[in-house]
Amino acid sequence: MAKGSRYAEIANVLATEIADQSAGTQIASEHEIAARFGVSRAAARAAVQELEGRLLVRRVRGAGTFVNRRIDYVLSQRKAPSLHQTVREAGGEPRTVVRDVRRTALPADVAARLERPEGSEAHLLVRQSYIDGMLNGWAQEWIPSDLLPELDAAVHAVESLDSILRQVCRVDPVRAWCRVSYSLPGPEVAAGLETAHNRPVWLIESLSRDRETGTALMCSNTWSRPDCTRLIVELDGPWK
Amino acid sequence: MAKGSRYAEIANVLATEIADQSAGTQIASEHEIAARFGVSRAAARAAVQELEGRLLVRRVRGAGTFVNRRIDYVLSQRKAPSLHQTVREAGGEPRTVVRDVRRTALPADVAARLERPEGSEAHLLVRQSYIDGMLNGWAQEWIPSDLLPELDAAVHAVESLDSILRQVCRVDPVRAWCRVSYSLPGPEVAAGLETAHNRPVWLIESLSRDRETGTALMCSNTWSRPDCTRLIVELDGPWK
DNA sequence: GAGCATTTGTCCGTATGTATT
DNA sequence: CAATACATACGGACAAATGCT
Repeated sequence: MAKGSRYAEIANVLATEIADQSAGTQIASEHEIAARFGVSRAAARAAVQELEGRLLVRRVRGAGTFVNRRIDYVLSQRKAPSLHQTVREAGGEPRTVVRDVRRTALPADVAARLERPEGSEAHLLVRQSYIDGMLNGWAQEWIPSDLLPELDAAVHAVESLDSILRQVCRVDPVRAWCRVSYSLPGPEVAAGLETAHNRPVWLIESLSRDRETGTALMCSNTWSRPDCTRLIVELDGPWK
Repeated sequence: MAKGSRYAEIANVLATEIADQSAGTQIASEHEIAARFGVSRAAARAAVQELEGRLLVRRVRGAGTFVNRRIDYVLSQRKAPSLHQTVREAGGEPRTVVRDVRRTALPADVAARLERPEGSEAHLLVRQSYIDGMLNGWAQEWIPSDLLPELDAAVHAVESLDSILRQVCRVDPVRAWCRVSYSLPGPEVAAGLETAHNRPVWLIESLSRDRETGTALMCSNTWSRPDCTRLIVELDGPWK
């Protein structure tokens, strides 16, 4: 495993030590690790970088390196829990901040999913989600304007657009389609996720329809950092 | 984007150049990059490592750094194409090598999925899959022995256990369940995938049943390298 | 707000090891 | 065997962000 590579050896030692520590705990600095194992700072640094690659730690310049824990987020058709609920059940503290609310023309792909003409008007909600104070996700949500002419400031208080749709539009939104992929974010998304390095992130695209009429109601793109959540997707048969 | 960081700047330059080159092309060595941009080899190396992190290149010690391309592998309930087919459609050359065939006792989780008693006997097939000669995946497949008493050497010739089940057992296997996750492989799997660094990989767990009777027929765990395939999972409604 | 120590981020130059060709 | 190329390592330096005084 760690054949001839001192830094990998050190990384393994640190990894087992980290396993017993709780999330958020600060680990030894690179200087301390270097001194402890009798190596240069470069080697110690390589070991910590290895741990970062394994998503075991999170590094903050000027502050230190901290133990990281991911929470499992299971997407399945049998149950579609909100991320808020999942985080709370895992003992974490979820928070959502609305970054922007505006009216825009629907981009082509989103318009197609919402079965609206391309360029037709919609409300766009941009939100960031946090888990235990750490940035986790960045989401865009669209609702066609013909469904909901006005979108007041109350959106800042609600957890998702779901409640707005239920209360104001009197519809019963259910998730109708969902696509999960893992790839590099564009510049805007990378900025929203504060991923300094261009690392791959999760992308969950989803569509909600009205349970009764089948009308496409809402569409969302959610990017989330893989060092925060461990995404698991379950598919049930039968296959066609 | 590349503010203050020379290596990131270099990485971006190289990334755009790479975009125009075909898969497998060898890029400049670290020495050449260092000379070209007037930086030390460490900085050049950091740039190439950045590209590796973006899955844009693949590095081989002693040989060089080569342009990498991923193929999209879409998992959905509407269509469940084999990886072989997907690769060929993308213009790649798929290959599968049987690494091991043996009888074993079913592990607890697999036994539960196959609806067999824990520890009951099964055939275990271990295979590696390649795309254009590069190692892509490592798979374990189980068939309960009560379904198929004998498993002859013919398995080396077939593409999957699917054909064996159809021809020998006279059943009609359809995928009944599937779970996709992304996490660190265990030591055995890491060795099978030749992932020197402990990097996360895809894990696809799946179960096949007989179309008619619903009997659980086959169970598989497939790990695959994220630098080879870009996995996309589609979920269709309705949600419960 | 200013100053300071700590910590990670980046970079230099050099050297040696190891796998491939 | 030799040349090439990546892997690891050393020690030093400065920059940038953080947290505390």
